[in-house]
Amino acid sequence: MGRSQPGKDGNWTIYDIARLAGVSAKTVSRVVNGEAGVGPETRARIEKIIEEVQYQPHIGARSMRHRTRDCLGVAISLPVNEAPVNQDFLLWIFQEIYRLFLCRGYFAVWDMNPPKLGETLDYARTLWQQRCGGLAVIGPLAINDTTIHRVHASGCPYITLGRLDSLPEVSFAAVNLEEGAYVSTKYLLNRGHKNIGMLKSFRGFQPSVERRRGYLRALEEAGLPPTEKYMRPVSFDTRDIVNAVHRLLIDPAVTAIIECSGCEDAPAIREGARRAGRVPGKDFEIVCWTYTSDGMVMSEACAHVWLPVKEAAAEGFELLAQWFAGEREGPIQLLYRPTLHEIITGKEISKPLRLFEMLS
Amino acid sequence: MGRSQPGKDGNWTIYDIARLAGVSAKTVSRVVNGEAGVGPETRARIEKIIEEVQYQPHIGARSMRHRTRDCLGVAISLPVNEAPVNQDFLLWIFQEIYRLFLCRGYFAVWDMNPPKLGETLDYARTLWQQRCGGLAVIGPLAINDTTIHRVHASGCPYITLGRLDSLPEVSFAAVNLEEGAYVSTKYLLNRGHKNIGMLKSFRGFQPSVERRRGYLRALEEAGLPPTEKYMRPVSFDTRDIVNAVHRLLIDPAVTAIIECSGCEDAPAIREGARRAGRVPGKDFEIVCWTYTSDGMVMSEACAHVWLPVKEAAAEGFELLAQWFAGEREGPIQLLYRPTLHEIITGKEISKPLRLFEMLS
DNA sequence: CTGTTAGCGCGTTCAC
DNA sequence: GTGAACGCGCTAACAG
Repeated sequence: MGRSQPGKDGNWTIYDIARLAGVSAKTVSRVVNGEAGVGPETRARIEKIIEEVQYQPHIGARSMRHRTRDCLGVAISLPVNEAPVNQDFLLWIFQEIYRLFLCRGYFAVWDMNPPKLGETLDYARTLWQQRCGGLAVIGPLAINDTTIHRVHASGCPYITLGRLDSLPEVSFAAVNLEEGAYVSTKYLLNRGHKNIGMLKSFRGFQPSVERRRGYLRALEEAGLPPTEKYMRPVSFDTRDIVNAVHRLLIDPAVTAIIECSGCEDAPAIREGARRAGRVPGKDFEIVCWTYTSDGMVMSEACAHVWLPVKEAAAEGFELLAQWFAGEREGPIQLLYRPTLHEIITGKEISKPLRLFEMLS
Repeated sequence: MGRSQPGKDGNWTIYDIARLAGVSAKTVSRVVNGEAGVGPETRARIEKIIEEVQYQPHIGARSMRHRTRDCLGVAISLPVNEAPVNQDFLLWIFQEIYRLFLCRGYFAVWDMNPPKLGETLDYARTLWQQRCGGLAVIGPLAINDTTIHRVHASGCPYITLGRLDSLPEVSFAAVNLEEGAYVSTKYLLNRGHKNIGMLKSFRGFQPSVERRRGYLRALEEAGLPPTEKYMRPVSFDTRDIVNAVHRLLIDPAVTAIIECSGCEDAPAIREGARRAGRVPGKDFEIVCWTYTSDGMVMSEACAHVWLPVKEAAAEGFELLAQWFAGEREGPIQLLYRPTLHEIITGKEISKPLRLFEMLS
């Protein structure tokens, strides 16, 4: 051990190894990077020393010569306490990152607290600071997002979990929410409903735009006027959902609701209906969006629309891993389609906890 | 917008900003780092440009001048597919890291695939490579661990979730497992048992040593010979637990079992007992270790020993955050005590999934 | 208040 | 097959 002393901060440099081996730094560099041009016995001697002192190259110095390619950045596109990210989804993301990147010896840097920069958030600091050579962006993109434009322009491998109108070339793996809203609305129109309420969350974000678009398209096709007033913006707060449902159903004209808030909060819907004196499945009908293929958010719903968000993301991450490894090019453009099920077997799933709710 | 072009790789450097502002690089550096010595209007001008081009300093270049202090490394002390890390625990760890580090604007690099280096594993690559300025080590330490010695010697803030005989000064937040084994054994001795089985997992790791020590101490105090044969090493595999219980109980002399495998796998215990033709609570007695204060692993147990592992870790992470922020010194030495409960109310908890079991 | 110089640890270029 | 010199982007020490 310690055949000499490493640098003052306790870390060995390539020069320390070179000195110990009686060669130049460049030769050590060649060995470390598995390059040719080193005699076998010299190589063996150097490798032995590296092993002995457990030398590891300084990533900072390396990253000054070329972009780091062994670390993926994981970022969230908005502050977590505003994010519709639930515990299960985040753990699931972690699994995917683990399976596709960490397991393969890559590192992953997380940045979950993007600073506000004027109107938008800079969630790609890990990239700008060259901590990583690729980025996975979790969460919905803001309509006026500019960060993703810069990420895209950087040419590095990246993926988002949603499209963005202002950047059609964006790399994404997502579900067609416009179609989800369209089939939901059309289904209810076909059942004779004329005034259909919608719980529309993600205000200011792309998902909100897509829901609106699908809803209006279905109405238009049916020759009905666009009734924006039945699209109620909601937050992820339970009380907000209760109020929104209450307000919608207090209007006797409203005979159906599309629950696409992303909250999967059946009790809140029921409470809102109760306050309005309405009975789901009797007084009015509900179409519920769900994110698991075998789960049911609400047993009273007349139909469920399954959004294969995880399935899209899983394939997206897979492709990102390939892109990251240089086995394919980007961008990734993966659009899964939602499916409407009239009958769902299995038990009702309970409302997932959002990430910030875990915090004491 | 591009008032000039950034470097060829699309990233702005401090020199680009300096050129645009008509000042020297050092002045820009002062502004970026909030140092004094820059005139207010010069500072404003520079800040404006930085904002415009969204300049971010190159972390690699920075880390060559001084140790990175804005990123925590999170490492696992053994390959995840061998790790007794369950889903809930890992998500919980993530929460803590989120709450104490990510929320405060720090980054976190994960390394979950430490390479084997001879006998031991090098789980601190993120540290050696200067990706981070502190380390949280998840998982049990191997008896012959040398990596943690180097981490300790580096002087950086770090924490482990267990002690290590070979390094008494180690920074840790853990539960006294020796005491857990001692009180478990003593309790059963007091109830008249003479031959007490123990499911001892983590072979080759420190927790195993501590369990053994407490077990033997209790026997010794009671004037009984050390019966190592009743301490059965088990893995985290259900079949292994079943077999171990079976083998123990097939011996009629064995009238009690301490379930401290860490598996929380009641069905496996029951199956093992069934195969041996024994009935828990009737033929023999069980003391079960548990990791939640309000949960019960097995209703047939005559006592539960609660190991406040999370509670210890939570306080440990808190102190790590302080150490990381320079608000206190290390090492952290936090030893929580287990508690034996004869009566537990509440429902039985189900066996947690281990991390690798999530993977498809 | 501001600029110059040097050097952090590494990889690249080119010479030996 | 090997090494010397340079420069990556940044900051500490020192000038002015």
